[in-house]
Amino acid sequence: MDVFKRSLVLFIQKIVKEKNNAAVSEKEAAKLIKNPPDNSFGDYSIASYYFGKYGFKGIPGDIAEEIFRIALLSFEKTKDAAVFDKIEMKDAYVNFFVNKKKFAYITIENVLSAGADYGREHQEKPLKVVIDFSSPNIAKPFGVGHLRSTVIGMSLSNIYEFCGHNVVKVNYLGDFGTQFGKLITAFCRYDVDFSEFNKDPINVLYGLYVRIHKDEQIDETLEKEAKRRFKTLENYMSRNRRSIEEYLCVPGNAKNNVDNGWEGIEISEKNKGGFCETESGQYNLWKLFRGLSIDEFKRIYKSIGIEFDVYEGEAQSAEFASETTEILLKSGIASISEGAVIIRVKGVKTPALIAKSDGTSLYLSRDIVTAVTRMAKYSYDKMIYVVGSEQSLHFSQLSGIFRILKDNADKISENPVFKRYASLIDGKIVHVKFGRIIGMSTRKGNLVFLNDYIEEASLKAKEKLEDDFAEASGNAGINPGETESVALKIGIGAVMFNDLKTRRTTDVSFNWDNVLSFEGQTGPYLQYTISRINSLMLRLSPDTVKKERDFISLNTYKPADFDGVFNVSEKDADFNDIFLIIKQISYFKDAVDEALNQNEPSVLSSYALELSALFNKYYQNYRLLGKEHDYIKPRLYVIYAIKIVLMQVLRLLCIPVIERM
RNA sequence: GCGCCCAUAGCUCAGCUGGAUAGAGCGUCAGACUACGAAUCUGCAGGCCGGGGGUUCGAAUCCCUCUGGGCGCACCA
Repeated sequence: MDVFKRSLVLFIQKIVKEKNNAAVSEKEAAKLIKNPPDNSFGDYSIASYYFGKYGFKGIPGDIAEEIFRIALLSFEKTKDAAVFDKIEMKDAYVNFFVNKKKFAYITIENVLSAGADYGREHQEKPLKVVIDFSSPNIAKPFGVGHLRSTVIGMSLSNIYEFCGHNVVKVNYLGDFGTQFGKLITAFCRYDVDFSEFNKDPINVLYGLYVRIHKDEQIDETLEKEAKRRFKTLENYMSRNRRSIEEYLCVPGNAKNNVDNGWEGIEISEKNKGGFCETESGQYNLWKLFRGLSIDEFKRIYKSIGIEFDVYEGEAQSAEFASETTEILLKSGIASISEGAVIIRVKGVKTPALIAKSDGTSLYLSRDIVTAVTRMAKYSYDKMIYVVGSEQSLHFSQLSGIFRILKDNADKISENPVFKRYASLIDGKIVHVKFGRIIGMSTRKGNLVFLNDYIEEASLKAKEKLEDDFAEASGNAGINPGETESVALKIGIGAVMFNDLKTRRTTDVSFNWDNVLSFEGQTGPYLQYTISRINSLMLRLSPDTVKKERDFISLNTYKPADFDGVFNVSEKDADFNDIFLIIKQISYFKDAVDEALNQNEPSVLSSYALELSALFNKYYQNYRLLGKEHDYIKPRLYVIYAIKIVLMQVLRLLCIPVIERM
């Protein structure tokens, strides 16, 4: 909190104390201070409406007048430290106008002195936050729906870390379930083109998956076979498992216990039959499909700058699913209904199904296990699932089950280790849901794969770059040799920002023209703004850019630098526009906090667009080149501060920064 | 049928823990490059905030209801 807001907080605390003899917390007082919608209403304001509950009597206008009179006296007394130039009353508001010069100096100093760390927070007691995101299904291409989870999850991870918390980024792969029975069935029943399989395994697997889905509509033996093969797989995998108690007791058991390796597995036309007939053969098929998919995912993640701390999979939780079901049945928390095992959750009508009547596990039962084993591994304070809103029911069941486990912990007496971790989870699961992407299709009408998506955007960026070469516009641009890499960054920026610019919960209607637009409220607009700042700084002051370290050392930075900005009063003076920029810079930390509190990266997207727009307007309307040093200097500080803040936001939003484009 | 989410300018969206005059971008139209990068900027037009009711000094924001749309609702994930 800056000195200006702090002095208002103290003021509010003082007047409430005098009026009501009651203490108001700093946080509560800060909430009473608003940023007015328009500059003409000042820089901070206090609305009298809120003061009724603090013992102020009368209509809002009267209360405002009372507060106004006290404020005048109160801030008159501290005039040497004058933080406010003017205090006004308008309707029911008391408006405070900051001393612009002081505000500018302090705000910019905060940014420049912290540099690349500006806004980073330190927590005395950081939270341990597990963020589960992306979580694609194996053997299906990485689609755009997964991209939304990936981008939001990665951005939230960045934001939590930036705010000083400890984050574990988990990719929970959909590597289990009846779908694998189907995939193995398809692989065994249909002819497989092995030369194609060796070249592009994911595509071949996807083809098999699509084909069996279609065929099982007319041939019901396929589904039976798939279920049988899945049961075989699950039985094989759980035969030599450890007990969950043993697993949870191993200290630091954070290691992924499912082996990703698949190198030893050689498959061809000739030996395919052997894989299909034996238990171990089918297990190896599963391992192969899984391993190939993970390699593909990792390649994609790397290309768009995403990384995880841990890869987990449903399979490793499936290991403990039947035992967990047993525990819940014995303790009377779960019951049997129509042959399946269910738990009734308060407030949720649909019973939570944790085991099928054939005894195999379900998504929900595996998620119960996962939440418990993660508690043992990480002792999380919060576990965030970044998953589409269509799974709301699933997560309300999951949360509800852990409420039951906490309230009925005494009933889980036969397994104290499970009990210990399971009863800690209530209230810590957060479903960060997001809306669907509507109307998503290729121009041909099929599912869009992420690869195509970024490729289309990059291609368009490349065309644009080449047009710019042809026009020879702007000699601060890039070298022709950099075209490919810059175009890729622009493409990524466009695609990522498209998923982060709207509020999570709104369904976004997909449209190629929007994604492939690089103008207006887009990622490339933000990237362009930074490039432009770089170019401007280079022209204005080549030395300071070469020696950025000296520039931000603030050796020569002083309040008087802003005299020339705010002491003039010509009609066309730029000080109002500069001041707007500085105010926007000062809101950065508020934006980060809000993004964190709401788990909503789009707060930062809006912030960045606003800051960029202010800069671009300023840039267009006031020319700096050719002005004298004293004129340029304070403005250069401000511009450099914009760059620092903007780069920080882009990093938080997973958008590549481009030095020149 | 039950539950959850959504409805703001032609289009895509902000604004929603109630507060000052509902804002951007795109698109349309009219402008600005022999001057710091035109992926930019300036300006015009465009709104009973889906309809109705309620709470309140005050409602796009909270509650109820209707309409229209999306999603989910036990052996898929």
